[in-house]
Amino acid sequence: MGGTIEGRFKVRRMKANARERNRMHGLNDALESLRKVVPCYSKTQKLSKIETLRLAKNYIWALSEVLRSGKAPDLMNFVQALCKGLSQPTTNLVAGCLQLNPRTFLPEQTPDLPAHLPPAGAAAYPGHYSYQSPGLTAGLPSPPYGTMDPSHIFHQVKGQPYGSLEPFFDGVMVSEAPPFDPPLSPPLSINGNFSSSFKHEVMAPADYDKSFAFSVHYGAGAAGGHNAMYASGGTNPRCSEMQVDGLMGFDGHTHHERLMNAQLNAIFHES
DNA sequence: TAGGCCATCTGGTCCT
DNA sequence: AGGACCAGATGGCCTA
Repeated sequence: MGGTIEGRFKVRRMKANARERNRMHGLNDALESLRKVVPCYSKTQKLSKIETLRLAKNYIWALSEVLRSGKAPDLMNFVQALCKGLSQPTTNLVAGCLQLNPRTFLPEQTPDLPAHLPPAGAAAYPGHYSYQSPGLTAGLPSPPYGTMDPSHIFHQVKGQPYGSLEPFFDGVMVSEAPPFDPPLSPPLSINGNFSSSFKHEVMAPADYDKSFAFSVHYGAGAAGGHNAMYASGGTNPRCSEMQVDGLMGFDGHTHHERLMNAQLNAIFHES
């Protein structure tokens, strides 16, 4: 009874396959949950599994470092920590989440700079222990993973007039970037208060090819902040929409969004 | 077309 | 014995 040995083996194998499928689906569901809570989440531009894990690790590390130091982080250092070891598209995605130009927080590679020098951001928090992404250590895959070489970060920029925008402070540029998908991930809240309704936006890497500049959506409350995103001026037409003092009031942002902008602003500028 | 990413199948190992 | 877990193999899809 029960059929032939071969038949029973087939049934057993099919059951095992089904279980394995379900198991992998569960694993993927968990990974999807993780995608939604790391800084960048876009329905259209999904992080790969490995990039999700890397970004999550960096995020945890960065938040831990904030807690450990008890200080508000510098935005650029924070983003650098987030992007360590990530591939170029993911780095661009993270930058897009923060409306940053990746070029502004990645190391410039000048001809004078020896290639073996540690990447900028390897000691994102001076005075603290320096962090090395696994991708930057031996035994792990080399590029595109595990390198922050700006040459590969930006090699997708195809002959755009990028340099002309760069003088717009040294941190953030504004842009006329196309609309993003509203991400569902929580904002980069480094004080432990996740603002679930905060709206930040993701630019698909494909869009970065068209324009490597990001609109500034985070508030401009603190005067005299060292971060470029809080100043106005520059050559970009969107600059005229920015306000140095008080909450930013452009693009029809809601009161709630402005409050959130102020919160983020406070996070990055309290000292 | 090559390379990256993914889902699925499969056999091995360990645990209950 | 059966299930969970793991890693290798394979083929499909997509993009540069």
